[in-house]
Amino acid sequence: MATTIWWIRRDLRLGDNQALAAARAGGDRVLPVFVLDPRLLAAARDGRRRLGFLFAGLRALDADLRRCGNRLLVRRGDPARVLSGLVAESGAGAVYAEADHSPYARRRDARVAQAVPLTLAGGLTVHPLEAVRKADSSPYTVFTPYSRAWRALPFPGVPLPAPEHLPGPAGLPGEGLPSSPGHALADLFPAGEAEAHRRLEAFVRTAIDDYHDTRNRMDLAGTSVLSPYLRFGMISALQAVWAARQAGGQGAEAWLNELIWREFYVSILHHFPHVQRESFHPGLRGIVWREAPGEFADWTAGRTGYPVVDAAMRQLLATGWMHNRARMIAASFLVKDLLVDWRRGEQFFRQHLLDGDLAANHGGWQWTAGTGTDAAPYYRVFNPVLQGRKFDPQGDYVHRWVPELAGVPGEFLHEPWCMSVEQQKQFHCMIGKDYPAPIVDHALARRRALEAYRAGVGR
DNA sequence: TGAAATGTTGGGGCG
DNA sequence: ACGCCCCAACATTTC
Repeated sequence: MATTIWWIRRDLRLGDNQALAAARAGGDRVLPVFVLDPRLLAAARDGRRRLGFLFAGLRALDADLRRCGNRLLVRRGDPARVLSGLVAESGAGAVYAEADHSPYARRRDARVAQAVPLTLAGGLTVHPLEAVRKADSSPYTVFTPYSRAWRALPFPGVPLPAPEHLPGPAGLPGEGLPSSPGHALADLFPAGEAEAHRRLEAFVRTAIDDYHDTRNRMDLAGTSVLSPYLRFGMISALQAVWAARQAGGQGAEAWLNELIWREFYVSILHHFPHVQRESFHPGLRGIVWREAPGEFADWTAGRTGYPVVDAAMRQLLATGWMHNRARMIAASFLVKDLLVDWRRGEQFFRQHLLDGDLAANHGGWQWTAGTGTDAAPYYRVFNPVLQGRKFDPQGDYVHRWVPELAGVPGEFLHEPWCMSVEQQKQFHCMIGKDYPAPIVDHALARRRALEAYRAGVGR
């Protein structure tokens, strides 16, 4: 009777799990293990909310496993030591895990592979990273040709079904499942595979057809809000792509494109790990950023005086999630208007986002900062007023997150400082008292950013 | 997956 | 009737 170990990292699901499938093929008893790696726990001490979501996900996975006649074993410690100990205790012949491409994960897995027989399986992305590359086998650094090559690959097929029975070895001692100190959002983002599929189905049923037109509207529920679930593999990328393919149409194509962006950034971080520390383009490392401690604090707290930016940051603080358009607007404001190093914004986002992930977060921030692969050109500066008018036309998004502006009518909502003192009184919102005055003048800030970038590029 | 600056055009007010 | 100016409205270019 052979036992195999399924080492769970960011694939908290039973359905469409290639590592689990490989573990089942390798033995008739599967031991599901999650290792609480002190190095990751320490790094995540400021990302407590995401850690809480992960822990809630572990409890959900354990419940699912128990329905299959198994259970989740949690142990704390260095993964190589924990796993080699478990191999000895259980007599397991092999360890299977889903490949993870972040620099730390690769170092860790290389170490683990020296201690135990480790086999990595695909699944984090739809297509294996090595499958999407140029004719000369070098990686793509521009999204459009990458996505063309991605789409040209044969579809990998139907997502694997979840096992109904998953026999495990006789009980081994483990830790209790960790509780979720920071996960106060259990009702907003219930963790687990079942919830991920509920969301996917609801999105496909009600919003995917309009996605092409509504995905940028911050005031509408036009997006899938699946990112935290994809982040921890409570749903697989293939399951999402499969659903898009079944749905078909312009909206599904636009959503598929976003999923391809996700894989593009996984690939970029894999092939160019330096992007987690500095700009992709060496020529753009000379930009002189401002320290601006006070303005940075205003940005993090959502008191910049620009309603869309403040709504975005407050949504993040309140929910652990932010609409993608809002992410771009808030990021552009920090990097261009405040001229603060994108890495500080990236770190703040990653601390607070439930979906916070090295690859996607760095990709997005470097895109905004204009320093990345296939990035927005440096002179593209978002105007928060125009972005607000365009993507929150009735101001519902701002009203939801910035209650001080409740009485301010639509024409002033995205630029409340334009109200006369009379109007401020009339609408019960005194600028500088009830709601902050803008901490920078956008027109001036824009010119300052262009100058700093020109100097940094060395033109 | 921008926005501002600059250029062009054409209608209308007006001397 | 005509030229002149103003300035939307739109197009192009520049950052």
